[in-house]
Amino acid sequence: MSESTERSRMKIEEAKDKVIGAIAETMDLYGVTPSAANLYATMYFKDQMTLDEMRTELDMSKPSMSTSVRKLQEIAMVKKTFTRGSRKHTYAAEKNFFRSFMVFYCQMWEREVKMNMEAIEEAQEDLIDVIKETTSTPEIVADAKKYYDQLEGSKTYYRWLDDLVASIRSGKIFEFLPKDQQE
Amino acid sequence: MSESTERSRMKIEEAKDKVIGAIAETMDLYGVTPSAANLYATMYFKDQMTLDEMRTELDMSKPSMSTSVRKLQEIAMVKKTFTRGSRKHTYAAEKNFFRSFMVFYCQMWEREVKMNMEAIEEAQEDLIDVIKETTSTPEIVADAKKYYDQLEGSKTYYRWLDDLVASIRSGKIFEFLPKDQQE
DNA sequence: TTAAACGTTAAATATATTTTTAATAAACTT
DNA sequence: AAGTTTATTAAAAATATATTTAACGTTTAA
Repeated sequence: MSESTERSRMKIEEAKDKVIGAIAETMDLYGVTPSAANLYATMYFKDQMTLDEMRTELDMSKPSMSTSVRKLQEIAMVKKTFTRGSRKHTYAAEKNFFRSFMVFYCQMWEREVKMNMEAIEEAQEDLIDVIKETTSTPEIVADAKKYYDQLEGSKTYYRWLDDLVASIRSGKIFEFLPKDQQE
Repeated sequence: MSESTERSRMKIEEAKDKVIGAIAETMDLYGVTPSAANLYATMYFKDQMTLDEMRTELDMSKPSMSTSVRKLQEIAMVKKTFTRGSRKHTYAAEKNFFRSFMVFYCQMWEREVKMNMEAIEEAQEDLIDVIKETTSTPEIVADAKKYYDQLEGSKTYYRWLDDLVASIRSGKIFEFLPKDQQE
């Protein structure tokens, strides 16, 4: 291999590494560990990888790769791929960022809406009990009402978040915000 | 204080605690520690609090409250409030979830776009150099082109994310997804 | 049916993060 | 200006998380 060929290969690697670094650095947003982030970013430039290739590339243990892959699978940033012939499992990074965005945020936001809405409903029932209770003092009733109204107001947000999820899932949001808008 | 008054007060506290628990539990999404999450959720039902009130309420040290408050201020979920007369600093939770949503996600997404776009631009320049290099073998050129195109494609996503941020910041998104839509 | 290859689980180690106690600095009162 | 209150920083301790080595179970090939 000639000098300049070698130099070109290195320059390509450098170019990839710049992007790998940036992706990995911003992936804390997705709640993954730095090594899972690194792994995803590395896989982003590969067709598919086995656990052994990952451990060689990142110089880490196989169980570590195994857990990172699983975490990435949970948020759908990595998918298992079928490779006939090979006994080794192969995995591929999800390269469509729109899909990653959709899966991750919809999953998280739905969880947030569900948990909080359920808690709010229960809390509001309790507060209504207190308000209806004939022996309650005016002070207590006023207090209960105050919190009831605060919670009622917050539901507007959770309903909106739910609508946002729906419009992302259905793709309707792209009618409002097209994917291919020009710079 | 009568028996039933006491019971009502407790029931109100219980109601609040249900919501506090739910909010705190889903706040890992915002990248804060469990205790910062707990603090925010507690403050959500208070007008304002001093560091000493926080430490009493959560039974933790004052420096711990201090750091949690700062973290929450960074993502605009807590604001310093001015209270004349008192030497103690007072803080209030941002109770408008729409505002919290906007500040947090826009901040994060903008960082993601900026970092990655910059890395992509640099990487693409490198790849163009390799492609133009007359001594490059066809294989190398093909490789460089492949990565160049992959990066070019990903820019569509980052531009979209930037548009999303802009439409949230400007409030235009609420024309598409109104806040007060009925269930 | 045995041995090798592969992935996962379990236990131990290492590392990072959170929390506290102690010390310092800043702001206010008298 | 001295003394007190308050918040922050620094160092230490405690806790939680990530990583590795070792062991296990399963599959496949010989």
